[in-house]
Amino acid sequence: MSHTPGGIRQTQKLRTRQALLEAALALLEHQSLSSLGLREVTRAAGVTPTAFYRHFEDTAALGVALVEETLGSLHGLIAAVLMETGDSEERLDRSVALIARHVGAQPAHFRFIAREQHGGVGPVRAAIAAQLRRFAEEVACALGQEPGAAGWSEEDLLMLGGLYVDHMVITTSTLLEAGPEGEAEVVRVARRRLRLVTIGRAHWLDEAPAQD
Amino acid sequence: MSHTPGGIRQTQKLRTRQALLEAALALLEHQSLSSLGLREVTRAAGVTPTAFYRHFEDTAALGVALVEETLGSLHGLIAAVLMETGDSEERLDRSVALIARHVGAQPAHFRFIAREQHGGVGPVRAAIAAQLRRFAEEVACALGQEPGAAGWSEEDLLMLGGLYVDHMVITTSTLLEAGPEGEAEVVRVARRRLRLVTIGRAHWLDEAPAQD
DNA sequence: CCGTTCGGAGTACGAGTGTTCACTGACTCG
DNA sequence: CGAGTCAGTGAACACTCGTACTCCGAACGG
Repeated sequence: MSHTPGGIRQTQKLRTRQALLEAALALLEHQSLSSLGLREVTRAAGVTPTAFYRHFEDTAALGVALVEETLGSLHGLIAAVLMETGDSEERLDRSVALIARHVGAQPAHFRFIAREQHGGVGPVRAAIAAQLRRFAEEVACALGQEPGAAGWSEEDLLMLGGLYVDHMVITTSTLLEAGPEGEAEVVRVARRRLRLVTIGRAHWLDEAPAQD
Repeated sequence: MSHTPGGIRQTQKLRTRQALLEAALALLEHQSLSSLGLREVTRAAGVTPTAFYRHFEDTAALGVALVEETLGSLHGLIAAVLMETGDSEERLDRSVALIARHVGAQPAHFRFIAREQHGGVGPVRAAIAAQLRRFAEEVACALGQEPGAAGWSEEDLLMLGGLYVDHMVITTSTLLEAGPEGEAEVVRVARRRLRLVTIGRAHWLDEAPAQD
């Protein structure tokens, strides 16, 4: 055991790999992945074009890595917030605040996600879609454990989870477009939208949803 | 009056312009605008690269033209559907069906919109955002004329209109990803989501929305 | 009818692209 | 210590790209 099998070698490799990811992320602020050049990235990262291949096969593969770096660390976070105690109004505010904080902390990452969610690079689209689906499932699971979810079908819970997730994505995207000065207004509207959904949720079973 | 002032000259110009737009749209099925080459488009359209400049300054300008071609003809359509008679359930179904039909009829156009809504080309993003804002206003206006909208503030109507529009965009994007065979399922979920929003709308004023 | 307009063709240029290849030299491990 | 691994180098390949020219010829307007 003891001294980790990887030594200076692996550390340096991870270091330049991270440099490539960061350089790419910076460049992606003003363009989309499908127009990102391999050379462009390596130039910004301070390595030669050939070195790129030691880490990624494509720029598409780099994109997938970026997706996982951004969204991978978020799992469970939103679900945790939803499961915290407090009335729905409080949980709602906390959710929106959580998003605003994360987007404000690492805007480039979320801009990338918003941009590539429907972008031109297939594998990246797929990776994002897979992560968002996981989020929807986690949110649905968290909602299902609430007392107010009695009588809800599995499918409807998933529908609701997807609804929340999609709104989070929209909100992040709107936040990015609005910039720091417009943040307050965006948060205000996002909170109202969520409130409306919450109200609909409370009366969902009353209105006898038709089964088709 | 009679024979339009524009003659064979203008007709041919419009013809190749349209050829450029169609060629670009076809190419954009599998990539995004920022990676679309000027030469690539002209090659597919069957003209020389230089001819491009007679019609568009940039590929960005071409993108803006595509936005207006796609979304410009849709104004009033959704609002008209919302104002038609029938209970909310019927109107809801008609709205979703309208979207599904349009997306099915010209998938490439809507794929383009979804892709470039947050894409890397600024002017195109702006053009799409402007059109979507118009849609939101139109929907808000239509909703405001319904009997159920009594007591709603201007701002809340706009919030609701934006909510509907955003859901339409999400639905189109999901439809495109699902393909023809998954269409029925997507429509089903979209309808449920709209139903939940509608329920929330019906109880909005009861729940005494806090003014912040 | 004849001079003008102008959409489009053709050519050429410099810059940037992805990818391959042989190579170097520092780290790794028996 | 010494052989081997391997992240990163540098040069070269065969492209594509956007743009600036000049030029052609059909449609136009007086």
